[in-house]
Amino acid sequence: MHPDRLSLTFAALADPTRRAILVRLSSGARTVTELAAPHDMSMPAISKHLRVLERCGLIERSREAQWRPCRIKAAPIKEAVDWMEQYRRHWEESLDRLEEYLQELQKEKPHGRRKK
Amino acid sequence: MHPDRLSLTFAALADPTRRAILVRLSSGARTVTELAAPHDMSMPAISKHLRVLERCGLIERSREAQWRPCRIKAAPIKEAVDWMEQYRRHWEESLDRLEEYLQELQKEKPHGRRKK
DNA sequence: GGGGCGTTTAACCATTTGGTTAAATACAGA
DNA sequence: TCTGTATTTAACCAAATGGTTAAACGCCCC
Repeated sequence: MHPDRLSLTFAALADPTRRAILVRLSSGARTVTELAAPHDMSMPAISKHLRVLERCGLIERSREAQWRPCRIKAAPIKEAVDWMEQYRRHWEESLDRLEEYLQELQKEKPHGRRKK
Repeated sequence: MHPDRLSLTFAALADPTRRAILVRLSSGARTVTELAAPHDMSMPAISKHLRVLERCGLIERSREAQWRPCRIKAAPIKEAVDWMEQYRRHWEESLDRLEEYLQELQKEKPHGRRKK
């Protein structure tokens, strides 16, 4: 189970069908049938994907007669990008941290059965 | 099954334990034992998480004596951020696309059992 | 009020995921 | 070679995921 929204968002983005739906929605709101059309998949399957996207706040659904148009919401994406950018700089810096680390290990080794 | 790396990357990021590991690695390479320490979880569980991170290229492991130090790799993160940024602008713009869309639906409705 | 369209729910299924414990592997050092 | 430490593999399990088909629900329109 993923309790936090960040986990839910990344999980939602991990499926190509759901990403395709988001891309489609980036050009405006769409009905479920319209979203389903490009995918070789049953309607209930699409409905489930939409529920996953809704659960983490990536889309919102409203009612208009017999249609349930979906539109995208940017907030969770922003949170995800923010999380990544927060560490990205460190990650890109740490290209050669391995070498440093190996040297550290070497220094510790020279015979020390040291705890922890 | 997720064939593409983007899906694998998002799936890897969807777990809090794995994100914590990445954060830890952002300050430099670490051994498996060191990475496991903060988590109330068995060693094999950590080993599996590391395999998930390795599968999508978020980390690399090497050998140094009996240790298998891990270091982070930025490339998959960059791909993920790039994917999100590519559409982020559209998403943030489409705040009120719902209204437009409802008007479109209205225009189509006025009795047309139209096939599509 | 009945027919038909759009959408969701229910029930089911196979696979994947995230964890466990116990055993195996790899290596260092005495 | 034996012992201890670091790590992975194997086997297992419960729960979540991603799909299916069949039935139900909601709403327009005649």
